[in-house]
Amino acid sequence: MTGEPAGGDLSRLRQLNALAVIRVLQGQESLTLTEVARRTGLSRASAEDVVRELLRMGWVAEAGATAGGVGRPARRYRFRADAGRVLGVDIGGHKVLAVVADLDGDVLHSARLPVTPEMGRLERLEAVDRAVAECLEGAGMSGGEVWASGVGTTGLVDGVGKVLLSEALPEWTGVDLAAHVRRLAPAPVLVENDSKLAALAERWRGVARYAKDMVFLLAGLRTGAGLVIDGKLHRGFANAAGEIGALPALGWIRAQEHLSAASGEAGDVFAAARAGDRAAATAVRRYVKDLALGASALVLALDPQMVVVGGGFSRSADVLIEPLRRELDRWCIRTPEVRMSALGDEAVVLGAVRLALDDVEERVLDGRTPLVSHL
Amino acid sequence: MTGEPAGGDLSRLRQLNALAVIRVLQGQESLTLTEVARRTGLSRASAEDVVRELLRMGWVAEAGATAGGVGRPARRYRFRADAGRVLGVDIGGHKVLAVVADLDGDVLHSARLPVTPEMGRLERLEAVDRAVAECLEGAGMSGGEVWASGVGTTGLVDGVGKVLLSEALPEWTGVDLAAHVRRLAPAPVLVENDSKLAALAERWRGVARYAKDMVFLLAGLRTGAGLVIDGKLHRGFANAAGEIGALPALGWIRAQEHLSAASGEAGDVFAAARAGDRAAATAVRRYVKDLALGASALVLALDPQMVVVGGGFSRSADVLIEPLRRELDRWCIRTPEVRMSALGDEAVVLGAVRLALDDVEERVLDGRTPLVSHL
DNA sequence: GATAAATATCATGGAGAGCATCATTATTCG
DNA sequence: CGAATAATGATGCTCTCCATGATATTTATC
Repeated sequence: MTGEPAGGDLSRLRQLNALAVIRVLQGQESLTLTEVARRTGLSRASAEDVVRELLRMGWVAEAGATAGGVGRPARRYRFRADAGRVLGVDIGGHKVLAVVADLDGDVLHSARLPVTPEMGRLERLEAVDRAVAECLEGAGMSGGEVWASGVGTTGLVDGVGKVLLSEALPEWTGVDLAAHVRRLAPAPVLVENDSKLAALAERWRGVARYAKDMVFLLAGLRTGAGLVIDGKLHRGFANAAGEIGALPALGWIRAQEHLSAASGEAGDVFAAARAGDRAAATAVRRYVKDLALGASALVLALDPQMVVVGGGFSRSADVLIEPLRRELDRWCIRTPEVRMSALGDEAVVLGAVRLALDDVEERVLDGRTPLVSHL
Repeated sequence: MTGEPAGGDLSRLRQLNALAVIRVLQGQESLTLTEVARRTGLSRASAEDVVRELLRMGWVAEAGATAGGVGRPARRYRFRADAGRVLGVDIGGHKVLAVVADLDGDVLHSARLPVTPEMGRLERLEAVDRAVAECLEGAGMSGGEVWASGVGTTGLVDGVGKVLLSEALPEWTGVDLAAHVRRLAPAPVLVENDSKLAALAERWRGVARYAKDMVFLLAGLRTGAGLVIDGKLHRGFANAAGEIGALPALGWIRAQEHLSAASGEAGDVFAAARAGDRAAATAVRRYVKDLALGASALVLALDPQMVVVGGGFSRSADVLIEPLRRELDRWCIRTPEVRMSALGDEAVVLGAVRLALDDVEERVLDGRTPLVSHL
């Protein structure tokens, strides 16, 4: 019932153990063989065997020994995060953000270009080209050195990297982003909705690091959601999970109107409310009420451990989080933890990086990655 | 990121392969070694080895050879579904249903007792005792032969088998069902909400057999939901997933009122509507509208492949399914398949059986099941 | 009825992976 | 400088899977 344990070959066992070793090495600066053995549950002898093989394949390198401590000093090994590079791109209404990261997911170089929501398809894609080019150049790389790319954008995305529907950006429906980015870096390209990627990022490096189930709320000029269920990004059958905003009864459509009605610029409303402006405070209260309605639906449906609020408005957490928590309390059977995003406007691009890394790791596990050829 | 592949020992590999062999044998009446090898991907020699061990442990038995066909006739092996027994119990407002099933999940004996929603705790528990006793007796068993029990009931259930909250049944909050059933059959007892179990059953043996993600709607005197995500029952952090009815904006609370307002007995309204009664038709239409609102929230949140409608009203599928599909179409971005339950009022008890079987299988996998002692 | 063909079972040997054990080696501490 | 400590390296064992070939049992054909 519960999936396919499948079983298999002896080599499969080695693959699993090799991956386990890589995981524990990724979690630390560097480790000795004894530590690797203890953390993986392998015997010391086997750990040595696995590490030797990974060393030969280029996934692991020897690190400088640390002084101090009695006894023969242990050799230390580290994951070679620098063995490969992945590309992450966030294509939004107001900015295009491209980053190059190593295999640990640490950002090596980033390039940010301002764009406007009104820009057409060609202009926006051209900005993507420039951001990626600048980013690769800054990292001293060519596109050929990229192992995998992740791309985040607004709207519904299909399984092979095309935008199925985007209401926020003009001429954006139908763009084949995978093909476009593959021209810049000839490697697998994974495209995903921006809210979903932000959820992935918060679960990876943000405030939801150990949550099994969590709901990410994108609170900004648009309102959206991304779901992590059982530690994995939940996409749904047609990649449309989390689109609770389609239901008028739950108010995500009108939510943002309260803010723009109160003031010209939405961002200012929060500042005004904080300063004591009565009208602004009312607008914010109404906004939160509507936001909470849709959020409650998601929370009641999934009963997640945590709700993370991100997007442009999360900077105004002080006037947002506490009221939101109170509103959720009104509707939910069990109100989950409510936290502000830790990653700000880099959440989406970090999620894109994580998506690319997942692809790389999957290929490692399958033994299909010819690492040597990349060195 | 994606869970723990963990890796491990050689014996772990054997466990996985043994489980794979059991799985393919469970799927068929009986198989030859060559067939087992082909279906598991193992070599013939290894398949033989594994089967021999399973034979020794009592999980597998030799089946009669089938005549016909050229060449030396192959020995045939079958999973020994009769090696163990599990108990499933459904404790509802109107009935208590207990079944004994074998390890294939085939029901060997069942006992059904009528109860009333008004009954108090003691009276209802006493009905459980009688149903279970009758069922065990009918199967010619003692409680000691049960390997695991699954129990389904209305309301929220905690992780160890206590009812946390039940509004539908009097004096039901706080009952320790796990302890109660363990007295009748001293084996692990798993307790779960009835909607969730019905979902599990539909995914196992019902109309959602191959759906990765699905939503089960309980449409009856109560309204509820159960979620299967990525092939597994989704429980949530506090076992409260699917409780979308708590949100007044989505109308599940008032849904049923339309029906009772139109007539004394809810079941009759559907019949009247079918017969052309205008008032009844209006009541049904309003009911479906409200039902669909909450269902849409679940569908939009999860984007499942399928929605399965069960519960008492699913007998009136002809006046329910098509309108529901139309209403979902109004709200959802992508309307999933909508199907009627195939299991009727046995869905919950079958889900309970599945829950018990999952527990047994998990123990097989861990090698913690001392099968021999049960023989 | 003898022979051929087909298919299954059984036996042998080898390779890969993991583990326990012990001698060896490189440090630090007293 | 010797003792204590801890890592490394080597050896041999077991377990698991697999390939291959010998043997067994049946049906089809002449």
